[in-house]
Amino acid sequence: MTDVTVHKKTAYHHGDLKGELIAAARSLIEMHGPDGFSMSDACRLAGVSTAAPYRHFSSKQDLLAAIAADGLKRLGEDMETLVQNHPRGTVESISAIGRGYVDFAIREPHTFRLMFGAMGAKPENAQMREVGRACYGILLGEVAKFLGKTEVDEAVVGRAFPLWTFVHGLSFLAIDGKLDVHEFPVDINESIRIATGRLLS
Amino acid sequence: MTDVTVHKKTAYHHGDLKGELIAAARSLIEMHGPDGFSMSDACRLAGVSTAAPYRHFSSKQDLLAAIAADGLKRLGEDMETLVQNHPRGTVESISAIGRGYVDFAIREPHTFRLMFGAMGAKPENAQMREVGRACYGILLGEVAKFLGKTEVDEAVVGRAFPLWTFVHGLSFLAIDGKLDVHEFPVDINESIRIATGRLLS
DNA sequence: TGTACATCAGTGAACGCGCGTTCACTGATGTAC
DNA sequence: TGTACATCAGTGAACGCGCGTTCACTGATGTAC
Repeated sequence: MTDVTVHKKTAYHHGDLKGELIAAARSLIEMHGPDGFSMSDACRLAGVSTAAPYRHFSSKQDLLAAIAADGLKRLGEDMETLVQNHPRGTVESISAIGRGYVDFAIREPHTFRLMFGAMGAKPENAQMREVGRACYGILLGEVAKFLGKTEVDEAVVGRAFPLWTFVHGLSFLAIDGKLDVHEFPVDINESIRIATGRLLS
Repeated sequence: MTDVTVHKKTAYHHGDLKGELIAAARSLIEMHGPDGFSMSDACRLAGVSTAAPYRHFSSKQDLLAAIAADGLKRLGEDMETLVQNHPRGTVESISAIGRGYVDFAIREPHTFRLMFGAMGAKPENAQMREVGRACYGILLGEVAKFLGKTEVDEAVVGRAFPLWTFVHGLSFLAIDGKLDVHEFPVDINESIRIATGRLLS
């Protein structure tokens, strides 16, 4: 959100206006929420005319979907990196994935909401689905290893899905400010560690 | 969503325009999503002029907050009823609360999102906070009974919060269509039952 | 019971605004020969 | 290497639209006496 470089208006043709518009729109969304963002705003921030985006995106919805897909891709990269920093197929590596997930949500709450259905009733597009499944695949693979399996079967999904469910819920509660609803506030790391252990047991 | 009675224009003064506007707006939100709803639409559906709502709500945001608070209140009522249909302080009663929670989300997905932070970056208001805490209180009380405690202490919160987290995540995944991402689809009831058992163990 | 009047809860017209998108255009780039 | 030309990726002005909200107003209701 903070690494958006304002476009240097040196050339008529941009190097990567598409990527720049995604970054600009993402930054605006994180600042003002998905509703406080307009096509015009993104153009202003990227330093192009209001018609320019339509060379790269068919509509505002299309740009939003691109932001969501981009977010899912980056989330997958985070998870991949984290997994490789731990012994594979262990409670530690699986907890690390979960922490990465929640960290992403906290770092980019509005993009996170966009990645998961906050785009109105619109169905996700093919690219979102694909890159989303890749994320889930990382968790599935790790749980399979934990269970000593070489492929993802029903037992693996049965263990992995509740873990996803848990960190998904924790992400939303965290970005919605529900971690300290009670006088005993919740510690994210501890919560993930304990729940991962119990749900895998 | 289906029980919205269109206003019978018999009297200049309504009996309960406030409630009727909430119902109308809720119905529109469930049909078109939180963004596909306008003040004008709600007025049209309720059969009043576009200025009428401002006798009861200070702004659109205010109406949205009222819808959210109303949803939280109804969720609390659902949970209260469910709890009383089971032996108190048991895995069954606690699972039932969870099922009620997810059922509500599936029945009114957009209202559910509104209840939990989909209103832009706006902080929840006092009424939402109060009625939201009442919901959580039902779960806390039930978990306290399960643990044989007479009051809610840190151990109770430590057990209850993960349960909330889980059903919260399951709710979002359900309304976002992630229950059958893999070839082994998720059974909601079974998922809640198993996870509740593991998280309480 | 009848009347005067304050208050409540609507009306309907109007407002300024910024939005998403389209249009005909033009400058920059890449390629064939 | 130079030139012709197709294509790409922008511009800038304009559009129609519906939005949230305000305004002066008026009809209905409740109450005091």
